[in-house]
Amino acid sequence: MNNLLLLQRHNMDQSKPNSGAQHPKDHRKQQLIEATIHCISAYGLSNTTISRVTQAAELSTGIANFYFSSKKQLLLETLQSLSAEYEEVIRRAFSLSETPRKILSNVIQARFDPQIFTTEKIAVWYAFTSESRARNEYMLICEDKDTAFMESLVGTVKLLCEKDARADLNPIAIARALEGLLNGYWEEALFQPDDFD
Amino acid sequence: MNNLLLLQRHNMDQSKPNSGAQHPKDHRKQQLIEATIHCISAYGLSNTTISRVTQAAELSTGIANFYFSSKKQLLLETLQSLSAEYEEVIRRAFSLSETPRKILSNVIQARFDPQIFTTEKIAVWYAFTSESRARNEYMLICEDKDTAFMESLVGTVKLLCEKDARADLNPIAIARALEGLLNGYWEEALFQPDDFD
DNA sequence: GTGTCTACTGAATGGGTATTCAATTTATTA
DNA sequence: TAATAAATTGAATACCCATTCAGTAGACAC
Repeated sequence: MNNLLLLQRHNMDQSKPNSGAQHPKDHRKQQLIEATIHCISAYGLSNTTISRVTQAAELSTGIANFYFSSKKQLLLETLQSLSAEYEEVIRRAFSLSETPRKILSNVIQARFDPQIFTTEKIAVWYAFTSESRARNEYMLICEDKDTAFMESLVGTVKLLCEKDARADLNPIAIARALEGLLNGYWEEALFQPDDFD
Repeated sequence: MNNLLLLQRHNMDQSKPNSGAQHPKDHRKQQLIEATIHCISAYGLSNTTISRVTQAAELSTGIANFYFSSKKQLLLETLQSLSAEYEEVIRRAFSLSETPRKILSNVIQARFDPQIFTTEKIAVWYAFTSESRARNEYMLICEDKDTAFMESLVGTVKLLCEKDARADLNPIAIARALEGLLNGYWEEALFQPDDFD
C-alpha cells in the first residue's frame, strides 16, 4: 500500500513538467498499457488477465475498467501505443534529411533503437500479428506498421541505386531482403534474449 | 449427425490402407488437430475454446478430453504436428541430392509448398511463436523450426559460393537475407490472402 | 471542522469455459 | 442373436475471469 501511494505521488509529480499536453489520467493509462505489454510478453496474449495486469501495475483490480471501457479496449490501445511509438522512431530516422546512404543507415539503426527493439515489445507485436486475422482492428494497425516502413525503404533504396547508377539492381527486392533481414534479427531476439548487432 | 457418421466411416475406411502405422485413434486426433489449426487461425489463440474446436470438427464437447489429456496437450500436439509437417517438406527438398543451385531452388519452392504455405498454418505459427516466451515447450519447437532450416540453407549457399568461386560473398548473410525474404512472403500471406509468387 | 469532489478500491456478480462422467450408441466377439 | 467392449455423447460441475458498484481515502474549499 505504501508503495502504491508513493507511485501515485511519483506519477503526479512527473505530470507537471509536461505542461498541459498530458493529463494525469493519461499517466494511469500509460502505466496500465506498460503493465499490459509486460504481461503479454510474460504470459502470452491468451493468459493475460486484468488481474495480472493490474497486479503488475501495483493497482487494484477495478482500475482497468475505470480507465478503459473494457479489456478489449485496453488491448487495442496497447497496440496503438506500440504502433505510434514505432512509427515515431522510424519517422525520425527518415526525417534526418541527409544522403540516401545515411538515411538507410539511420533507418537500420532505428530498428534496433532500444525504445522499440525490446524482447517484450517484439513478443507483443507477434502476439497481435497472430491475432490480426481474427480482429480487423489489429489487422489495420499491424499491416500499417509494415507497409509504411517498406514504402519509405523502397524509396530510399531507389534513390541510392540511382545515385550509384546501378540500374541493374531491383530496389523493391533489395528493400524486401533488408526488411526481412531486420525482421529476422527481431525474431531472433525472441529466442535469444542475450543478443548483439 | 448424418454428416458425422459419414465422416467417421470415411476415416475408418482410410485407416485400413495405412497398414498398422496409423491407429484409428490417430485419425480422431488428427481431425481435432486440424480443427484446432482452423480455430486458432480464425479466432486467435486466446479465443480458441474446446467448444469451438469440437464444433469445427463436428464432434461432441467431451471428445477433446477423451483423446487429449487437456487443452494444453491438444495445443502442444497441434504445434508438434505442424512442426513435423514443416520439417518433412523442407527435408524432402534438401534430400533431392542434385546440384547446390537446384537444391536451393527446391528449398525455396518448398517454402511455398501448399502443404505448409497456408494462410491458416502461418497464422498458427505466429500465434505459437508469440506465446513461446511464456511456454518453454513452444519455444523449443519454434526455435528448432528456424535453426534447422537456416543451418541447411547456410550449408547450401556456402557450396554454391565455392562452386562459383565467389569467396567475396558471405554465405551466412546471404542465407539470412534469403530466409528473411521468405519469411516476408509468409507474413504477407497473413494480410493479403490473395497472393502470388 | 464540515462538505464535496475526484481517484481509487476490492468484494460480489454473472457469464463463460475446461473437465468429468454416467448414459448411450456403435463395434466386436462368442 | 446375445454379450461384451470400445467409442462417443452432452449435461453437470467447478473454476476462472471481466465487469460492476457501493464504499473508502485524500484533496481542496469555505
